[in-house]
Amino acid sequence: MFFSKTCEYAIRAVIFIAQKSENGNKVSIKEIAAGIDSPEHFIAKILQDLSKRGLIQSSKGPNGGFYTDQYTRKHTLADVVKAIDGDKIFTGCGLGLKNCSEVKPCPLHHEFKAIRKQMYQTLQRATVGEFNESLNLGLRYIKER
Amino acid sequence: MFFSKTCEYAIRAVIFIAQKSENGNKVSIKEIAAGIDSPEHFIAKILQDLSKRGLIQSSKGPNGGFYTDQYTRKHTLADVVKAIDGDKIFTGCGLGLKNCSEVKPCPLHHEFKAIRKQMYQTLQRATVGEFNESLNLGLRYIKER
DNA sequence: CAAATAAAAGATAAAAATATCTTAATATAT
DNA sequence: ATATATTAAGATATTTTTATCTTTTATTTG
Repeated sequence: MFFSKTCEYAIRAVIFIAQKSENGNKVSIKEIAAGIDSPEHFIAKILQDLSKRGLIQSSKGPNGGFYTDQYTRKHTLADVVKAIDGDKIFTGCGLGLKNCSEVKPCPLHHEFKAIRKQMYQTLQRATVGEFNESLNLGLRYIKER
Repeated sequence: MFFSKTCEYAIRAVIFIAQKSENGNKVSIKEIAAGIDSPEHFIAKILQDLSKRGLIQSSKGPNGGFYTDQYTRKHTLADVVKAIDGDKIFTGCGLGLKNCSEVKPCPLHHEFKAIRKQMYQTLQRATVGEFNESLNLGLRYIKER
């Protein structure tokens, strides 16, 4: 809908990893897949990508896994979305016109500008780590069941 | 991004047809495809669907084509989006969680509720026929070049 | 150092979305 | 009536997205 499925998984994953690694622990792919209801092998690929881009951290071997530190937890959800889906959702035309612009606006240009702005602000203001407490308290959910 | 490509074409097409048939004319698939920069055979399929659903009208044979009357032009862009993409964009969870809700909200639930509302209002307030004049005047564009 | 554990990388598969091609049905005009 | 123009319908192809499977590499621990 707004995001690709890949991106939905990615957002849920980074938030989950931030929550579970707040205390210094690391989280395995299995735990992540179970924790956010995603296919295990698929989320593995996504995590690889996020890790390469520095949005999460990882270490191999026994007691390895994925984690975030105080710095990576400061990344915003907008960073995650840009990494996976690019910035179409923040800048693209709602009707898919490549050269839609202020001087050559599509019929919905101005309305969508406002929506995109709200989308950007929402995601830019949200950091990866800011949901830890509400998740811990059961005030927010990141999993189907 | 917000809509499937099919849906982007559909919105552009209905607006185009409304503009071109305001005077009682009919528009052929070829003209529509050229007028909105879409693949001809693909938009043909989409128009078939829109026509079956009563969002546009059509007639076969020489001098046939697609058109809207004063009533179909009153349909909203929300109607078009629902017909093609369903109502996910108006009701679905931003993170793809099926049972995200007020009582079991995802981390972005409240923010996305506002975005979805704005999206719905924008599209619900816009009728298919309301852009005719601004398109005629060259104040809005529906085509790449 | 060897064994075990975990992510990284690469290859393949399945499903969905997008695009194209062909034939049929219908309406119009001569 | 016949030829022509046009959409409708059905079948097929291509591309992209999503998902899975296998092998390699790195790390830790005994």
